[in-house]
Amino acid sequence: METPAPGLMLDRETKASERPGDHKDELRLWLRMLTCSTLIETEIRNRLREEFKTTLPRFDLMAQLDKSSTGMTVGEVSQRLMVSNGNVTAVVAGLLADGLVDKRAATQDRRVQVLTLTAAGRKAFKAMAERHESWIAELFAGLDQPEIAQLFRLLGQTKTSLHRAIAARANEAAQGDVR
Amino acid sequence: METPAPGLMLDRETKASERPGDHKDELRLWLRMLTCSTLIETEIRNRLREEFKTTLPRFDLMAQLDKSSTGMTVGEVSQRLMVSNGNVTAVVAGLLADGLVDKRAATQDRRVQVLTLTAAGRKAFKAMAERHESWIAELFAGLDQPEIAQLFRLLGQTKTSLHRAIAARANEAAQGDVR
DNA sequence: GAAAATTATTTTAGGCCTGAAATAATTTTG
DNA sequence: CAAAATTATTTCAGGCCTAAAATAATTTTC
Repeated sequence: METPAPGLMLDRETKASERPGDHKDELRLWLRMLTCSTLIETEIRNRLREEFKTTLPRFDLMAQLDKSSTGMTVGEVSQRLMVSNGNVTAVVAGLLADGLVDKRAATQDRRVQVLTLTAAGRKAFKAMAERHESWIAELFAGLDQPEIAQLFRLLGQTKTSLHRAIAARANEAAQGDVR
Repeated sequence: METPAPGLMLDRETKASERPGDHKDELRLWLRMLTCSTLIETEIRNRLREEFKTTLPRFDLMAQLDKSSTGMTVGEVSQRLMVSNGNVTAVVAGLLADGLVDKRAATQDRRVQVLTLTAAGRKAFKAMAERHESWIAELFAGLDQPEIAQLFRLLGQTKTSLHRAIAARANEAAQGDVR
């Protein structure tokens, strides 16, 4: 793998593999992805506050419970939402106070707290979810169906790449602990 | 635009345009993008904490200041980072306490606070930025160069779409205020 | 079967973040 | 030029979020 002198390098030869240590493309990609996510999140937060006087963490938590008919434990919810257990406990406290969620210890294993939406919670979520879906569609209106499919596919590959890299790092750390 | 009876609909005819009110594809796209962003953010936060005992908001703020030789105002930083002014004030307070950032009122307009990295701040940032870039490259290692370029392009279109939809909404609200 | 280890959740201390109100400085306007 | 409006920043109250420690219940192990 040779690195030609800068002056002689043709544009189409300027590949990452030929510029050891340079990863500006990946960095720009990440910053652009972060911009998109932040724009969407901020807009959805604003609309949830304006139209429903609620917050995104509450909406996200209710969305998880809505998908499960039998209820979910605190741990399951925290895994799905990729937040800490303590955070779930805190957000649930607010939803309990508003009567939107029910929490009860499981009968077999009393360590486990099972969370379910109340009737009021299901009703409130249904109304929000419908609006939420249309907001998202509005935000992505500038992409046609093939572009959406292609972006979805590339983000799928990204997700796989991330899981692999993160797991590799975790393994290294675990090895380090033993030595 | 007709909607065929469900039983007769061929798979390749199941387009969003033929299912009025259905925007599940956009929703799935958004959730996948959010998963990717969250995975990257969480991993970068962990590594910044472990290797540099610092946080992502501090790193991001220092990155903005590092790009500007003449310094930036609180308002400029808050716009670039897409966070509130008050948040910049608070994060800067920590960086000031650590001697990484300098803050002084502009001579002409004493409302304006100009922020710059100190020598120690520039040095600390340089070390972190180098590691940060390689972490990002590691995380995206599963994508080849054309995939990165294509994803970058599609996210560019997404960004445009988002700006347009958000501006449209803001205009509606402004119209509503006048009436 | 009791001590030890594991598992699920909550609590705690502390940082991030926001919108709205307050403060302070500048610019505009009558 | 002084009052009013605007602009930049800070303060404040409150919610989100985390890691680490504490608590509580269950399972494993000897």
